Amino acid sequence: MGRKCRVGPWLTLYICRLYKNTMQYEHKSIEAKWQGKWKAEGTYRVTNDTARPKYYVLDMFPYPSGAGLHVGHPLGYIASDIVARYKRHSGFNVLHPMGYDSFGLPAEQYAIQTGQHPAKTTEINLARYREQLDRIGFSFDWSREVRTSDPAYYKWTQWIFLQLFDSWYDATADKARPISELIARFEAQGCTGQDASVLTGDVEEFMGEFSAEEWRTFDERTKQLILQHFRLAYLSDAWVNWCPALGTVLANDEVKDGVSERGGHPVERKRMKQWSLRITAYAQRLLDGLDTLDWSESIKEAQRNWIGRSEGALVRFAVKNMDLTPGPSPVERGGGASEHRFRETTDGFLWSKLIEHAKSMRRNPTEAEDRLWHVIRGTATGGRIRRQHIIDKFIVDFVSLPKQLVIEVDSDIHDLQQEQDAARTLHLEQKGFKVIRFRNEEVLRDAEGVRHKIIQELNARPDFATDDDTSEDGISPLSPGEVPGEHSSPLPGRGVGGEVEVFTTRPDTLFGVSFLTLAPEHELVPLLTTPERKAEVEAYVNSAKNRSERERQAEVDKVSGVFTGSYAKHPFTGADVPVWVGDYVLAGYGTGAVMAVPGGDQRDWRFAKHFGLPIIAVTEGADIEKEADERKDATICSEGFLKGLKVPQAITRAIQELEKLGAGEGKINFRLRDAAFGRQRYWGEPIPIYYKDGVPYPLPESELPLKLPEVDKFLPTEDGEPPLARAANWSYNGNPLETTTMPGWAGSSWYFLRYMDPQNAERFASAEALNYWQQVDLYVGGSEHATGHLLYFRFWTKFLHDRGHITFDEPAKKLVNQGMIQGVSQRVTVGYVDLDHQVRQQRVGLRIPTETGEFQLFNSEEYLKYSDDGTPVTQSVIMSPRSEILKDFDSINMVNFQEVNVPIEHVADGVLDVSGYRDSLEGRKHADAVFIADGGFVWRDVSKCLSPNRTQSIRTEPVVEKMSKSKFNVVNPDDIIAKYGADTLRLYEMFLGPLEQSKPWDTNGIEGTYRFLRKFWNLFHQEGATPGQARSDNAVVVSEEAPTKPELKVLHATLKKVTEDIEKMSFNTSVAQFMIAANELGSLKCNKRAVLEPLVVALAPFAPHIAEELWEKLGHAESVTVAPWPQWDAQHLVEDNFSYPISFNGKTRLMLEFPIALSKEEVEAQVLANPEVQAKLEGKAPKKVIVVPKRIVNIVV
RNA sequence: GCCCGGGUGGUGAAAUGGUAGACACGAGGGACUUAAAAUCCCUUGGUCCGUAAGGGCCGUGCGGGUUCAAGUCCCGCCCCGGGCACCA
Repeated sequence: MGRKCRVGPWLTLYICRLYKNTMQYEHKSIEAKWQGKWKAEGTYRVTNDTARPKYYVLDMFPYPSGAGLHVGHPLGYIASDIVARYKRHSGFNVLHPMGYDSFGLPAEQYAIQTGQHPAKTTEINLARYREQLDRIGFSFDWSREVRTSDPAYYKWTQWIFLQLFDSWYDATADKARPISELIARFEAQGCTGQDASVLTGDVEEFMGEFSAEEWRTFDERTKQLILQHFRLAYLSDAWVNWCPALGTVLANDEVKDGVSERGGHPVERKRMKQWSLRITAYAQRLLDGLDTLDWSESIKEAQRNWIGRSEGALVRFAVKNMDLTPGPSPVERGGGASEHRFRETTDGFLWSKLIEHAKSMRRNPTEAEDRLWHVIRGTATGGRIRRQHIIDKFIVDFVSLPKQLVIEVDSDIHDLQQEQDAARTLHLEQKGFKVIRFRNEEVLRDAEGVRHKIIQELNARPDFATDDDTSEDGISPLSPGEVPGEHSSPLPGRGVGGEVEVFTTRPDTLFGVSFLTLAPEHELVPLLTTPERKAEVEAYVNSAKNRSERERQAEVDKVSGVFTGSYAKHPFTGADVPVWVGDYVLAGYGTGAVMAVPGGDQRDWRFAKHFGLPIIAVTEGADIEKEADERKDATICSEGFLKGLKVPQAITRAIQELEKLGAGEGKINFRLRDAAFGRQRYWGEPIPIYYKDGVPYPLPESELPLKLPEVDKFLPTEDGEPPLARAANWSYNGNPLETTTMPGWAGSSWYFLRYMDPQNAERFASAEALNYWQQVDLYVGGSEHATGHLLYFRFWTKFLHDRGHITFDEPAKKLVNQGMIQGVSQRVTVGYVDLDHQVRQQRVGLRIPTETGEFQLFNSEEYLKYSDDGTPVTQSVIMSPRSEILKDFDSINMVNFQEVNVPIEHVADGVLDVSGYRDSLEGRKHADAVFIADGGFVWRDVSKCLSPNRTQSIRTEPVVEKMSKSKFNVVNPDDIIAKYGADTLRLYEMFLGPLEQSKPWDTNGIEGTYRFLRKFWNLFHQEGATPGQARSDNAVVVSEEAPTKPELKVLHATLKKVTEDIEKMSFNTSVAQFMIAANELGSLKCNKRAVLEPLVVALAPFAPHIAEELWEKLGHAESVTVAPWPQWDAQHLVEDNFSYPISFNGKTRLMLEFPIALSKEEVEAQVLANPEVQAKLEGKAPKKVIVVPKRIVNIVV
């Protein structure tokens, strides 16, 4: 390998001749060589070698876009690569994989536009991405690469989905359990008490109770529908964020300010049949788990905000509708006097609530209705009669659908509302129904007679439709289409009448309630509105609904609302509390209704002030005329049991009292909503579900993966079905398959597990691999995933843990967010100069006064364009820097000016290359523009500048913003690597500043790191006495001599700093330390192996190519990547003396050197004895002398 | 509005309460060279005094405070970036 030769009596050199005729540090050949070797030798192949301690370093899953990498993308990868390599040197078995989140919208959009299959586009993008990554020299084990769009991968994504479908959340055990255990429980004890109220995120559906006997009598379909309410993956009607432009549903975190995060398209709230994941079941655990994680505080805060836990109470206010309860109460159903009144609703979207109401009424029929039902049910009338059926927007008592005959039984209450009944009859008749009415007494007196009358009516009517609903007790819509698909399980629901439920965090302020406010979308709004207020309320609700989410957010300080005319009863005082509607109350949070306490809540206060509602003081010392008192340390002043209590105690007491009365209870509410899981899209994982009898069933595991079918177009079908509906035979055993696909975050919610055992065909990963690798030790990625990916990632991990598939319940112990590398855009101003009247008339050009006299701008016809009638037209111009030019030419009349970004390749040192930019505009707007520079102008080319004595360059204006193709400010790492090499790029990205911080990219600074690498290289190739000059033969020259004390000090100081800095992930300072070492060793002319060799190892994580090359040249056969990490030794850092800064009153005045061994007193004595110090003291005695050993001496005078 | 970050030379940035500006870019000057590249050396926060050697004062967003000593800790503001937002 090398030959030994004697150069001098005390110097032995190893001279290794490796390259002929190469000079200096040749990054190109070195990097190509080692990248090739690593690949050929599988240097970074990782085995599940359980004998060694493991370390798992993971980068956030990239989505490979067509635009390729820019210099900002690898920042985090470089940092994680340094840690991975460092840990490998330190004896760990390091897992550092990479793969792709390869399903996604952009490939699909491209497919829609071009017809190109997204798989193909994705393949091309991946290849490009891989090529770019390879050039940077990462230590990824590519044999473990995963792709979410690979069926071998998404098989397990689908499998996890089925696990979710097969699970329910046991609130008592606080974990997910198999659905079979729930079924067993229903069979044994039914569903009662706690089980009966299940919150399902956006759906917030109340489950009625049923006994074990009832459960056993339910048919299969009913059982399945009930189980939907408990599954962690469930199908239901939910409010979703529908984006018409993208044609799909978006998750909450994909919507920002009322528009889609990707593309900025408007988003509307819509009620849709939707697959959802019950992440809300995990809200508390997701919150608690944060405390155990070494993640940045900002990410943890963002997640805490997103989960949004608030403690408080649920309070029920009985509704007493004053208008509808005059005098003695008529026959009532359990729900209250106004129930019949509630039959009328104004809105189709209340459908599912109507069904619940219908079910409730059916369960609590009036005596008369019940009697009649017994005589007309089944085939007693010769055809099928349904009861409490929804028609359009009414619930009718009975109906025959084929005959379109409505039968109503009027209780006494109807006397009071004949007018409405008439309207209702008219409405139904317009729909083609005949309405017949019977009085309560008549039915009770002679049910048989009534039955005969009904049969007569039925026989007199023709057949209108076939009644194809076969379910015995089913409720089906007669006018379908408003809400697609199944609506609800046939279970008893919550009665809509009777009470308004509110959530409050301040039950202690209950005595200050002066009204209730409902969200405009609240289900009770139409029901509580009194006839005389109906028009007004409807108008308000409609306008509130029609205003977009965005508008509502924008008009936050506008108070609006309307009184319903109804009153509720205060649970403590029994006082009448008016019920209002206001859009400051959000339908989606809590119960969609608030108890308004103007004295204690500023929003309520503003509402009360605006509408002149009473403001009641709830706290001592509050100035309620000015504002609400929201202090949480106040004392309650309301008369009664809360008086004198501090807020926290009063809250506890109020909840106790509410519970005593049964008017409420303590409750914890979360802002977190269940996650929408279906996308009306092609390029995603198919959901492994088929439908039988309209009920979803899981595909058997043996059928996985359910592969994406081929389709003719990637668009929705003509009737709005998702693209998968285009596929031929999209069915399982003749049953239709689900047509929506999973969202982008599905595959990325568990990918870290697959890397542990990527080829496993039997399981998502073997138990051995999972047990060995466990959690990610270091996760590096952008903070933009704070509430999306990182929450789902944790959710799936917890779920898999609950179901016993993994032993840990958090995916990543430590998380580091790299900052964004921003681009520096270069801007110019483009627009038009409007030529004035004089110019048009006389064709003389535009005279412009400047500081040095008059300057003629368009002073020749050559520079003017003319319209058909021969007059000069408005001239297109490009000017920069705008402010300077405007100072010079204040008389220019400008129109339509705007700042635009110039592609950065046309800008050098802030000066625009006019010709180049001009050419790039060819055929586009402003292609024939006149360029105006500061102090003069340029026509087409600098050579034709008409004011040669003035500044001639177009200076662009730099702006720091996001690096993106559309902003023309992208710097491609390939270009940097071609010029400086990957090692330089790696070092420079690290050197730029702290990893977490965002910073603009400035290629200029890269020279410094490039220079450093050359200096470092030259330390091994020094040519005799010339410092910094490499030998022309490029042979390594290292001395075997023992290093000197200062050399050892440099070495060990560097090892110490670099080791500590990597542990802290402070890479910029470790690079600086390497630079210091290279500079100092250069000055010391040190080329000793004992010093340089450890430095090569220490540098290897940062600049692996050059390190490998030098390592090899130093005579090592094995890769530097397996060399043990060099340890620093404190003994070499010990100093004999310390140079003390001597300060007077904290201001340093001089330096004095003393031996470290000196005691405080000795130092003080010697300092005071110093003549310079004495001179400063001017004979005065110091008041005090502070000596901090090895730090400072401070003399107080 | 609330919650996180952050504000230091021309620029990117360093700095366990203890010499503010390490390291690097850029700029200026110099050496080597026919020249360029490369390399090396010097200067580079502001300002004032001095021919010079040298010295003084001011300086980490602003105003206070604690301390022998504050970029760092405390209080109150201002500005920038990010997150959340009529969340009851």
